[in-house]
This record gives sequence, C-alpha cells and structure tokens, in this order.
Amino acid sequence: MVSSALSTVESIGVNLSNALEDRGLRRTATRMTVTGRIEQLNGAFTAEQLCRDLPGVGRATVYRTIRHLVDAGALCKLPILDGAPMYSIARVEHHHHTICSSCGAVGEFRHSTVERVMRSLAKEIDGDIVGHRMEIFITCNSCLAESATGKFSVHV
Amino acid sequence: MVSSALSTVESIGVNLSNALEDRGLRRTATRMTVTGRIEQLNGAFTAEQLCRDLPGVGRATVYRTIRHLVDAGALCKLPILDGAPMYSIARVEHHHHTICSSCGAVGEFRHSTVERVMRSLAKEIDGDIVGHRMEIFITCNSCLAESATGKFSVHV
DNA sequence: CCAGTTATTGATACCAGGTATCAATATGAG
DNA sequence: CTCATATTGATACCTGGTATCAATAACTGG
Repeated sequence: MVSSALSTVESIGVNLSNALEDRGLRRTATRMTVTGRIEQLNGAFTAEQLCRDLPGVGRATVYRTIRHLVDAGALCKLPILDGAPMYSIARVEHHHHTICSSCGAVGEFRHSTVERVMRSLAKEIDGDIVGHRMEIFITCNSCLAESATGKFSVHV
Repeated sequence: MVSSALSTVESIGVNLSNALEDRGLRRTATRMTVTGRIEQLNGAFTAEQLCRDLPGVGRATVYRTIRHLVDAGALCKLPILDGAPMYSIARVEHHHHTICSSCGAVGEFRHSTVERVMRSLAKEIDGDIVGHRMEIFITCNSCLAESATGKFSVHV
C-alpha cells in the first residue's frame, strides 16, 4: 500500500516459489502457502504476523521459509530498533526503505543521488566500502491525515 | 579505535554520568562503574559484553543504565542485522555509522552531502520526513591487512 | 545525626523472537 | 514401487532483554 505510493519504485516480476526452486528447494504445498500469503500481503510484515496468518503452518517452517527467501535475495530483512525485523519483497535491485514512524508501514525507494554519495564518501572513509543501508523515517500521508501519535523510535 | 581513524568525526566532550544526572538520576557508585567502563571502551559495545566486563554489577542494572543513556541521547543504539544491537557514545550531533563486516568495529562519520540528499529526497517521498538512518558496511583497514573472512551480514 | 521517603539494586522469573533436534511424513529419482 | 533425501512441525532450547520485588542506598527536613 505504501510501496505503490512511492514514485521511485518500479515493480519487477517476482515469484517467490521460483526463487526457492532456483536454490534447489522443493516446491511443496506448505511453501506455496507461505509464499502465496507473502505475495498477497503486498507490504512489509513480521515473521510472527505470518505465523498468525497461517495457523496451519508450523512456526519453524515459517521462519525457515523466510530465511530461505532472504538468502535467495527475494526478501529483504529490515532491522527495526526495538522490535522484530520486518520483511518485504525485494521488488527493485538495490533500494532503501521508508518507515512510517506512526504506523510502521514500509516502502521502498531508489535514488541515484544516494549511490553517488557513496562514491564521494569512499574518499573519506577508512577502509573498503562493501555495502550500505539507509532508512528514511517518515510520517506517511494517511497518518498525517489522522495525525496519529508516533510509536516507532527514530534515530535522528 | 576505528572512530579515531575517521577523518569526519570531531569529538565533543561527553560525560556519561553527567548525562544521567541531568535527567534527575542519582550519581551512584554502580552507575559510575558502568559509565566509567563505557568511557574506557572507546568504541562500540554490546550490552552482554558490558555485563561480562562488569561481573560485580547486576545484569538488570547494566541494561537499565544503557537504556537511560540512550534516552538521554548520550549513547546511540545501532541495530545489527542478526545480532544484539551495539551502543556507542554519541560524539557528534547527528552522524552515521560505519560497520566493519569482518570484525564488527563501529565508527562514526558525518557528511554534509548525506543531509543534502535528504532534502532532495523530500520531493520524491510521499509523506513528511522525520529522520533517517544510514550505515556503511566496510572492510576496515586492519581487516584488509589480515584479509579476514566476513562474519557480519550486509544489506547490499 | 535521625527518621522517613524515595530511588536504586540485583536475584529471579518471565517474555519475545528465533533456532536446533528429531521422529514422522512427503517428495522425487530410478 | 522403492528408496534415499528433503521437509515438516512439536518440542526444547537459546539469546537478549524486561517486570517484579524485597533489600539496600541515597537524599530530605527537622
């Protein structure tokens, strides 16, 4: 819901069960259930949330499947300060996240300037840059409308 | 150790026990022990590490003191994917972190371009930007020298 | 300095999120 | 169909961290 509102995200075709198969994992009914649910969600989710949504699937299996998808690069794992990490389908090659401080909704964006900054930082940083992570904390438009109170912590 | 190697960090005088006192907390011997140890460390640390270093101080007290210091803004809490968060003394007003993917050493840096990017992103992001977080994953110079194997996960 | 109030401490139990184990079951190859 | 292998899920366990609470320490006014 939030992802679709971000102008810089272009969806690429993702098929989670294919991602698993590509890693030599079997396409089982249970895994289809899990990946199907994730694709339905169309937004970021936590592992516990997925367990609640799929009471017929064992906790261990849900966590295992998520781990496989992260390893396959099909999901990205987003560390949340003071809380369980969230996962979202990696729709764009390399991207960053927006997190609504009020409702927790996660979106993706990509911006060439960010990558350009990385190159200019390379001169100032002691060592080899091997990657980066960036999150932007926002109050999303629907929360602005409701002017809800913040509940996620923000690193400012 | 890594912090001092980063050219963009300028130390500001920090006194952790003062930070606690400013919040109306008592300057007790136990708190002095904890803050003293943190100041000695001169780098990022985990809560468990601090507990191990201070066997005479109760676990609960170590965690409570860390929480107070984070609330006071004297420490920053850095979420680590797959692991306990690390804490480091907030030496500069607003900054970002470098994390060595090999040894886990954390450094700080500040770069005006990053803040400039935020302003240009404001146009493209749906909602109000309230903050951001950025981590750069590096292989630090000492690890480059040893060409150690990576053990921290990287979001690329 | 004392008595009383309030804050702090730390042992303990507990909780959340997640992983290892392992017997039972499903899957796919031949 | 048969067998080796992968998957599943109940369970126990682990890690990181917090709530509880009785004992103790630290401030306060008198």
